[in-house]
This record gives sequence, C-alpha cells and structure tokens, in this order.
Amino acid sequence: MTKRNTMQKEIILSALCSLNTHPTAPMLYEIIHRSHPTISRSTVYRVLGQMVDEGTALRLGIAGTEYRYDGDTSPHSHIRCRMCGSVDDLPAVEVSELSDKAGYLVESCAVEFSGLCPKCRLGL
Amino acid sequence: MTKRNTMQKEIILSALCSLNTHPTAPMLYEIIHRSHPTISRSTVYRVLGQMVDEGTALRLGIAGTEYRYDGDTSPHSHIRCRMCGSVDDLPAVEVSELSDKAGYLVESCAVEFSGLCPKCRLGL
DNA sequence: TTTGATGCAAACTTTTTGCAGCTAC
DNA sequence: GTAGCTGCAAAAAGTTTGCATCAAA
Repeated sequence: MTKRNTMQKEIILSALCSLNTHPTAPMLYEIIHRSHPTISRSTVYRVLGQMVDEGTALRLGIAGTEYRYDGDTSPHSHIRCRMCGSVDDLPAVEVSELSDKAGYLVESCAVEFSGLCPKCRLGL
Repeated sequence: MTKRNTMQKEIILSALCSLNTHPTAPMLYEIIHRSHPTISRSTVYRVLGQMVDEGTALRLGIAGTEYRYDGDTSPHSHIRCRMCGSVDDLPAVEVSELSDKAGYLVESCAVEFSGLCPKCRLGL
C-alpha cells in the first residue's frame, strides 16, 4: 500500500496547478492528452481522486453534474457563472456556528455564489 | 407554448414536496415508480427541469456528480454528510458584499457545509 | 383540432471497474 | 521480485433527445 511516484502523477498534478479554471476531469484529460497522448482517461480520474484523498487538490462538488478540481488547497470560496459555467475564486468566508445547530461535525464549508460573470453581465 | 396541467406533473410535484430528503432525479423516479409504474424516467427529468425553470423547485448543484431537487423554495442552505451523502436543511445565511469584488452580478448564493451527520458522527 | 406532453428507446456524458501487463522501489 | 500503477475496454450511473403517439384546452 505504499504510494509510488510516477511520470503520470507528476504531469497531471502540474497540469492542474498550472490552471486556474477549476477544470473538470474531462477538461483536464483533454489538455493533458494534447501533449501526452498515451495518458489514459482512467489514470486522470484515479490520480485526481488520489490527490483529493491526500489533500493535494480540492474536489468542488458545486458545479452541477460533474466534479471540478482545484490545485489551490488554501481556504477560499468559488463563484460560478450560470451562463457560461466558468468558476472563479473568492477569498475565504468565515464559517458561522450555524452548522452546530444540525448536530453535524463540520469539516469544511463551500460557498457557491451564482450569477453572471463580468463578460456575460455585459452580453459579450 | 402554453403550459398544460397533467396528472404526471401533479404526481411528481406532490412526491417532491412530501419528501425532505432533497432527492436526486433517479431517487424520485424510483419512489414514484412504485405507485405509478407508467410514469417514465424522461418525464420525471423534464418535469423537474420545468419546475426549476418556473421556480417551483430548487436544483441543488452542490452534492457531487448529480443534481438534487428541493421542493422548499424558501431561502435556506444545506448541509451534506461526506459519508452517507444525506442532505439536510440549514437556516438561510446572509450573503456578504464579498461577491462584488469579482465583478459578478450575484443572483443567488448556496452554502454547502460538509462533514459528518449525527448518525455517522456516532459511528451508527 | 391543435400542439404541448408523454413514453420509449437510444444516445451522450461523466465516472468507475476488471484485468493483464508494466514499473517504481 | 513484489505490489502498486497504468492503459484499455467495458460497464455504470445520470441525463438528454428524437420521434411517434396521446391528450389538455
């Protein structure tokens, strides 16, 4: 059960960290595939899942019917455009004690603001 | 383009409103199917989408790779259990002016707290 | 009668899994 | 050499769509 370092993991991690678009797995696969055609879809999914498990990446479950991944694991929130689907960063928001009211053990908090991004807002 | 009232819409709406589990479309279909085996999957999807469009229901894009629907359209937030996936309600949270910093036109705000629900917290 | 809604099946998208071969350690 | 990792293909899981038929208004 010892983790091994492979070329694929290195490529996938650096590709994710070089982007600030919070890509989905298919988006990331597409980008990686251009320069590394031999890396398979399943490896991208498996490595992303591994990165999430070990805390190297964040899995954003806030974008609808697909996961988006974020190489920036510092505490911050996200804002998504209803029209074009783009996801941007927002500074961290402090979590209130609200959560205790439900009896949950709160481990993390994601805030999703939804609206129009600057481009769509102007009809571009 | 005039909307028509059908038996199916009535059944789907009342099924959604009678639940407080924020079901996914497949979950809702499964429940409806038991008492109304002739209602098709696509009708459930189409009617849910219609209800969201007209504001009768909320589509929660915060639970991973599937949509969850909520018949309660009053302003409130949700809390999801990382372990069993259940989604509960939380009272509404006030949106700060943070969002303006990104240049977005903010239309709505969803807060997702993630952690352990009371059951999982106790290892049940 | 008109045309929006339905049911069915097929297609599509995203993600997971089984398995044989590969390779980091 | 061992066991974790990879690529491929197939399968799952969720959602959408084309089309002939049905039925609300």
